[in-house]
Amino acid sequence: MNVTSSQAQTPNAEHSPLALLRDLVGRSAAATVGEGEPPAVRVERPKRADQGDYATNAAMLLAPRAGRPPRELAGTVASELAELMGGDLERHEIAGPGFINLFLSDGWHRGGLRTVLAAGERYGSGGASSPRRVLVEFVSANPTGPLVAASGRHAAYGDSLSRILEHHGHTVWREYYFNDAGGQIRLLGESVRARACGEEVPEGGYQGEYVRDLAERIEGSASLDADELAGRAIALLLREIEGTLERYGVHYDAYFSERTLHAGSPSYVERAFEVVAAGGHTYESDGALWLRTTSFGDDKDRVLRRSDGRVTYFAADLAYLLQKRERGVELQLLPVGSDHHGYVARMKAAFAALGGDPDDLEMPLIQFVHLVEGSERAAMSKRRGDFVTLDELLDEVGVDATRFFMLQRSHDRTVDLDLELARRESPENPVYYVQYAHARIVSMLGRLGPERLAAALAPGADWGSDPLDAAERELIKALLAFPDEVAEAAERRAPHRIVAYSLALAQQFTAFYRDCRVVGATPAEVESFRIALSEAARRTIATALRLLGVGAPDSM
RNA sequence: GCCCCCGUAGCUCAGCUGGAUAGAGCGACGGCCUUCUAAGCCGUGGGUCGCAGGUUCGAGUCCUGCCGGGGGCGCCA
Repeated sequence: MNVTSSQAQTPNAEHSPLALLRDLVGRSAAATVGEGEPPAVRVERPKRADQGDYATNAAMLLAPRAGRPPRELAGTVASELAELMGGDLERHEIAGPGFINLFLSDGWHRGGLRTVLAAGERYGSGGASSPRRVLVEFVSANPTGPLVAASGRHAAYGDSLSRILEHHGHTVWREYYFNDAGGQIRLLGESVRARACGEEVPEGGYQGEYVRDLAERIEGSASLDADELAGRAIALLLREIEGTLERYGVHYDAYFSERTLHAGSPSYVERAFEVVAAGGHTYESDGALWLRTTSFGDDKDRVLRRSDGRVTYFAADLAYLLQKRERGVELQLLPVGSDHHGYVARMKAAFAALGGDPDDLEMPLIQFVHLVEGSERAAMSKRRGDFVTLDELLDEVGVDATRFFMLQRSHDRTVDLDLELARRESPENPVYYVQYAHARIVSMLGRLGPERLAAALAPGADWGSDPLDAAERELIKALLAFPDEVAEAAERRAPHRIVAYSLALAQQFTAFYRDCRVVGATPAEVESFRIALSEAARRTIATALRLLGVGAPDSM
């Protein structure tokens, strides 16, 4: 029974005071209307401080069901809740169309902080109601050149999403799939061979300077044939790509070779053909083998094997989908560039033809990053060779700022990255604001002895009972929002929400730091409480940054 | 022609799948360092949420149609 809400999944109530609160509101609402499922109430922060610590729409949701006006129901819900919460609920108001504004006690806030500290590293984790085995395949740029800057968005997105899903409670594999067979690879081999022999690259070939480098670095390149050169070039380029990604903080469980799908007898490609044929989803026409993807919503059928016997890339994609499913992957996430959106229907159809549920294959579309140099657009064509590589971008802007920038915007929006600005103003990037807050806390708490810190953080530490400062209450509420934010980011596949959260949390800490003296505060119980609050903020900032793959430095 | 994404402050963008008087950063203007890090803080100015309808107690959010920007539609990837 889902007693809580439509606000994503409910994180473990024991680690989330907010989830607990939602639970209580839901029960109060259910009690108000008698029998039936508790409604999926919302409990959220109102915009204005005088509207309470939290507000709920429970009564408005019940109104249609109960056939009574929301404000009337609100009174009953609120008194039910008051009974359940005792002194934690200081007072409540019924406002506007039927909101119940909740004013929570200082004791509730202090208890919330204890919960955060008790959860430790696990704070905000484990909210997935049904943990799944998830595979995220991302970047997967063909090793026909260095990674371009735009790949930095895919890499940051896929990696951060993986981290968030793991924190949320899923089991996650990260894979990079690369083509090392087929036409583009042959073309690469021919391009290298041409350069090795001092010739012009063939029509449509790869013209970048790196192709000459490859020709030089491969020993005896002039005397090797194109196939051999392609193989050597791919190995070199893949190693470089991996190096760039590692530098960027992106670690894969596997770099998956397309070629392995064609190997063995029967190969995965052949097995995949058998599976879809057994389902009656294939047919021969004009000498080619087709997959009837139109049965599953695609707008035309797709070729698996051409009339000349060669299989298509799509056939390999089909085989890879099968291979992943047979390994026990329950959810496949495949973020791709928005220019690949035409693939979504056929991939989902392929997955369905293999017997899968199309909902278990998701392909978030990632919009482009345009590199702008002042007012000019920097082009990024690999074949023409006039691109900015990810490595060059990292040299200019740095890993943390690049990741933060790439993740800051929702993935379905195009972004312009002004290199001039990034270079000049990188110290003013918001990422430093968040990191600065973290470093500041480390520095501040570093003034204390370890035993003082431990005493303040101890589960039974005396934090006194003085009225809390507004900034203290706000900071606690910012901390309590974290589990919901993780859940939201995970379920909407939206790492950018963690970026926004990290900024908001850093801002709340800074306001607290401005208003409340920590080290040396009197009496000692207040100092203890503020130490604990600062440490909880530090840990949560560090966790949020970790989910983004951004460092949390001790000093700046 | 069909399909996908977007249109919110001067600029770049959030807006928690329908809630109360729409927010942040940057830029502009004016202030703040003998006091736990000034990569910081405080204040001011800035909006017909592209346009027009619709759904309802309530729409930046959902539906329809336009307008504008970006991208995609092959036995290429």
